Amino acid sequence: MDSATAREQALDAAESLFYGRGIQSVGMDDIRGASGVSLKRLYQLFPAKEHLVEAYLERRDVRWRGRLAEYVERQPDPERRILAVFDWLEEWFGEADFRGCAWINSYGELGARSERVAEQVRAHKRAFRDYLASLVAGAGLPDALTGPLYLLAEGAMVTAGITGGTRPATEAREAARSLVAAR
Amino acid sequence: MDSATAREQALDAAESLFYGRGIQSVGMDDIRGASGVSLKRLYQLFPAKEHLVEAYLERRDVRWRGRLAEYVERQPDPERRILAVFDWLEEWFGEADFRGCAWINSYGELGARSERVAEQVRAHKRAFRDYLASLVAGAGLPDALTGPLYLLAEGAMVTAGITGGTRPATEAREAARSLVAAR
DNA sequence: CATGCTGGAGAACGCACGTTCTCCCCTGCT
DNA sequence: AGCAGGGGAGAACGTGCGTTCTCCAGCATG
Repeated sequence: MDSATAREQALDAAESLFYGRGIQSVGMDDIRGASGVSLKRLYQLFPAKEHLVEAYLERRDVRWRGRLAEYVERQPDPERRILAVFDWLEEWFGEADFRGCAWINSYGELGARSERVAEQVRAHKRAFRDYLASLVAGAGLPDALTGPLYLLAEGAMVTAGITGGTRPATEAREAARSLVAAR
Repeated sequence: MDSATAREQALDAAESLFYGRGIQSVGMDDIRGASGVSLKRLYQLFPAKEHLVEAYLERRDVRWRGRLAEYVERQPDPERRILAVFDWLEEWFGEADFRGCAWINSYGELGARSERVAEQVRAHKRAFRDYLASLVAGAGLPDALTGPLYLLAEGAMVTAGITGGTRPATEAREAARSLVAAR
């Protein structure tokens, strides 16, 4: 097995375990068991657990925002694109392994201890907010709409993580529709 | 020192340490050092760390909702009471030791591992949402407003926790005002 | 004074886990 | 065949920490 695929398998295992059970309750030995990559190799690829955590968050960030953008951009009407964000949230919340926002959870777990993780979370949230801002601008709507829409989306994510279910997404979409309609 | 004050001092130390640094990174020995309550006594009062964590969350829940209600009820106009919730959030976010919502953070840290903690978080959020619902009803507004207001508040809490600052509260208040105005 | 109880200080224990080390097999080269 | 090197399995090591235990000082009681 070459390095590149070992790295991918390690990250696959890390993502499913870290996201599903939390970071601190997953040991490097669990990663080895789930990935089939030996400890020796794991430590060659990631010199410490924290590096693996960062690589996990980074790869998930790219994929998460990619999936969102891909979904949203199937919608040609620029104003409806904004609401499509909430449709996508609803789909996400409904996935069987959904367990909340990985960054919010990681921040609760490690934000106070690891400045690197805290900064990755801030960067992810900044990127998401900027993306919303670009959709608002693309629809010709006032920039002041971005903040409220962002807060609705964050509230939906944290609530869906805690209580489960897709209802937070539909509530957020209706509120977003109302805000957009009110200009 | 009698049991009751030892218990209070232990909980004071637990609250400031757990909230400020996260639960898992605070050891029982740190609690002892900060509270002056010996390990032996700590374990008499709380048979395991998890009990202390639960007592911390429970006492904080009572106090947090008490402070909120006290602030809100100073406002006589029932519609303005709803906005007062966001004013109070702004004050809270501005406190020097503010580090996000204790329950959201605890959920990220322990939600996947401790069903007791997860249930306490859900109960706290349910109580907060029910309180918002009572304000909405008290103002004679449609119940459908509760969900969006709740999501705005949650989004503001999580965002203020991650990025710091009071701006999420003002953004949420403006959005709330707009939703209330639109009926 | 002797005796027994309470509670504090902190050592000790056990375990989990991040990280490193040892041993050995396998493979490819000469 | 002989051998060097990479990689796997898993033991070993060090540390942190939850929990318990030991020891002793202080104090109330006969």
